[in-house]
Amino acid sequence: MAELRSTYDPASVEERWYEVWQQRGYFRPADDPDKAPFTVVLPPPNVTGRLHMGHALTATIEDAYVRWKRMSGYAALWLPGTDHAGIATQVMVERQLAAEGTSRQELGREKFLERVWQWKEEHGGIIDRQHKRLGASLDWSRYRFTMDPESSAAVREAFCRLYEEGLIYRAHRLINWDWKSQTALSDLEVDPRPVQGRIWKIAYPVEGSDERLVVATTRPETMLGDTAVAVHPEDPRYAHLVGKRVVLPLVGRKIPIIGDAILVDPEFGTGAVKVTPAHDFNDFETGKRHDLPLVCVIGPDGRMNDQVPERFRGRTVQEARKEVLAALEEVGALVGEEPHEMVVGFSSRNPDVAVEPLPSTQWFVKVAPLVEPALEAVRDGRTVIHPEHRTADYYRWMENIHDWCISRQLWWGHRIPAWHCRACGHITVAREDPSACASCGSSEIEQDPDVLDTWFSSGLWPLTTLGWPLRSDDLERFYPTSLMETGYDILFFWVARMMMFGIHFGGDVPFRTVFLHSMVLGEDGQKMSKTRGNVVDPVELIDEHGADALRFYLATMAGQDAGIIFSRARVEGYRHFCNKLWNAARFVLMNLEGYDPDAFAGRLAAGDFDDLAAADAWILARALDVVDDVAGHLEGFRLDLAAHAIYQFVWYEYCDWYLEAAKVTLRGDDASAREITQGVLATVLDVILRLAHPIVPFVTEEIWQHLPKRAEEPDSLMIADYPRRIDGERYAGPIPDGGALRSSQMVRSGRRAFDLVREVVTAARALRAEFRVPPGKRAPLVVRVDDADLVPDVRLAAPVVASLARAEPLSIVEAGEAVPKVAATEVVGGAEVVLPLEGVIDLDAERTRIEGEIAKARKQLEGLERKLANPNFRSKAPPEIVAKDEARRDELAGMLAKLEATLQRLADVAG
RNA sequence: AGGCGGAUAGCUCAGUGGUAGAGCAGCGCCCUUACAAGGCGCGGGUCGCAGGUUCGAUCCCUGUUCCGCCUACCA
Repeated sequence: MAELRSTYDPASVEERWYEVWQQRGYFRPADDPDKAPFTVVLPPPNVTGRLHMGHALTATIEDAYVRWKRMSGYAALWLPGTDHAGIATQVMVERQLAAEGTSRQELGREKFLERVWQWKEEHGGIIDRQHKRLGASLDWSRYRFTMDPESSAAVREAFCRLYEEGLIYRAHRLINWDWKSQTALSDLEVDPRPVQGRIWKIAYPVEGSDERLVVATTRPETMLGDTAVAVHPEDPRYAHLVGKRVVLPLVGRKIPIIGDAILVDPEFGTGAVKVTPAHDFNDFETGKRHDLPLVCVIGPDGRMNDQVPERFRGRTVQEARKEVLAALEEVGALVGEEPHEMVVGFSSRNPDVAVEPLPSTQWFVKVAPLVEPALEAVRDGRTVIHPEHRTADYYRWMENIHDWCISRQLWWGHRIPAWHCRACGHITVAREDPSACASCGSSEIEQDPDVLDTWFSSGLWPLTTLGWPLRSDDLERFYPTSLMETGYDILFFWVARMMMFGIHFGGDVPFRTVFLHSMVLGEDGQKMSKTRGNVVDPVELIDEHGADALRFYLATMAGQDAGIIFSRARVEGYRHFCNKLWNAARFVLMNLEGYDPDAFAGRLAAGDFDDLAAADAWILARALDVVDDVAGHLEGFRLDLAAHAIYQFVWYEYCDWYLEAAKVTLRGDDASAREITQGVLATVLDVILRLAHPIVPFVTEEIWQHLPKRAEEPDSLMIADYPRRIDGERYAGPIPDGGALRSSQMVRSGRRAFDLVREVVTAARALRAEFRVPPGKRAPLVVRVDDADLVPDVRLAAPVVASLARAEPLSIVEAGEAVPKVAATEVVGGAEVVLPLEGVIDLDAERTRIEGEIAKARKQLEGLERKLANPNFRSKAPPEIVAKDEARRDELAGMLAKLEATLQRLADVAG
């Protein structure tokens, strides 16, 4: 059809089709209650975030699966939404306020929150639009935001239930403190980074003796909060000191010397460690073991507090370190210093801020009772993780998980529904805001200022998006969901928490399958980061090459276990693929004049294959093979192999061979053959479009709309039948009777003949190229076919061979018939391809070439014969392998004989 | 330090206990009315290294080197 342009232009197609799909409601699950559900929840990105490669990979894989299932008869539901991203968003707004010369404290909580909502309105939703550009078939009518009323109600219900069950408690503990954001962080929000630091040795005088105990430390400023010094209990150097006390320099406090085998490694440093329970996690644990007091010397502002001598007060940690070292130097207590590589935790939200361990009162979730069922669900297979080896990571993480600190000292988030009573101290936790203390009835109550960790609401996401805690129809129908797909680096953030909450509140696992993909790295093989400048923007790639090209690329990377090193060249390659498909379709559509889809479909349905030419039989049978292959790959979560199979079939079989063969028939004068060719062209194209649609939805839909179809087909490829085996040898899609096709004698011999045709043509082309026959020039060709049974089929296909090999005249002869002597010859498995070159050929050169081929064949044959002569091989190798090698030997022997005969012919000419 | 993954053509990646593949890049020839974002042909790899199992190992096992990720960290 003339209206298809000669190059595929994604920009003119993509937006239009997305609009149509959405407007027709195809993103919503089918209402039909008999359809089995297939549910996927998109891991909610930050509401103000932008699409990066990881999101694009996630969305591509999920969309491919959702579209595949939707076309395969499921009620497919893919749920979108965004996350309020507590710290990240608050930091952005605070930055804006700072630029205006104000702060959230100045504004006050209420006004500040207004500003955050305003920010969210202005900057939110970009990522949703970007997902649309990718073609994501998300059900936007079920969109959810973690801070919307429904989600907030779910969060509140979950909090209250856990509190009532004793699974939420408050405790005074060491937490990771981000002094810049003024909030606690979970372990997962701390990025450990190696830092070149120093280790200092400080002498602590032992009380009542001249001895000095030398400790090693990387954080001298915390010595002001020391409450003990620890040595290994079995260290002979210090055994006599255990139980005595040292006098803390600069402070004068007398602190005990303790023996602790857990904390102290006698080999490291001096074998003596200062213990600062308020500022170090290991020391905190040590303090608990030895009942040591907590002396907190660093305040929430990251500065030294008034627990330290005047000289150090109000100083930042960095300043205090210098000052403490100077003071120690003055009193002669600093006795050593050396460089030391170490790891420091930084805030993932403020990458320049070193996280400070501080004692603080926080809210925690007691995870032990939640972990066990979550582990059990994976152990007994109710949830299956792909790739399988990631299961071990899950177990290890779940088995070592600590209680989860869920309070954040932020304003943007779900405020903790707990009210503190000023009169009696009781804490009232309630679903509805209370007006009085539940214990003493006092109205002097105040809501806890903290909000919940964003992951608390995200952990509930598979439930929240389906309407929980209400018993909604969606929850009934679509929970548990089918698939959770995300990067393996997020296994712990998402999967673990959703599993715990899903089972606890939903009564069943949140998802049946977890599929984890790898991480997309920059072209330099490093993690993408702004500072490295190796970030690739998926939207830019869509602008440049189209969404389908990007999707195809990402699909081929979905099976990667190691990091995915981004390759722009491959994205371009897949754009070329889209263009190839487009042009193949253009060719087909230009040649469908007079084509009757119903008539040809009827022929296929009736199993009437008698009039198929070899090429027709071959491509139809191959199409069915690919249908089976793709199904296997998709079921095994090998989207990459599915994509690869489709690519290979389209380019190297359908385009390179079938289309070229079809040209001969289409231009010929056999009307019935032309009709069949049209049918096969259109049918196989239809199969291809359906197979590829989940990966490249736009270009396939655009083409499909132009393809003449039977009246009963739906009005969009999105909801057309995916080609698949449905019942034994019956198939859904355009080729229903696969069994009949495969078992047809006509089809089987046609396939064999066309395989030989392809080999013959390739050999002829190679000969022509080698002997410099110009590509356009017609030259005579002789093909001598070994197997007499194949000769009739090959003769029928002669026009195809003639066309593809530019052979004129072409003669096809049987074994035993003479072939020209002054010629170049290529020997293939079942035939000799002879290119007569009277007056052109250099006989010596041809002789040398043939001798080379003989040597090669002989070498192979000898190797094979050696192998077959080995009695161990014959007795121990499987019979089918032996048989295969014997067949190969016979073939090689045949080829060798033909080559030798060829050489003889050349000798005859020369002689 | 532990766990996991990777190592295959110049680059990005498939693959298999039984004759090594694709895309891109390279070379040569072609604007043959679907496609120059194309066609045809060609070159290019002791499948990281060393052992072992096996009739046979790129594939399975052990060790080793390098790279990546995760977790935990010695003050």
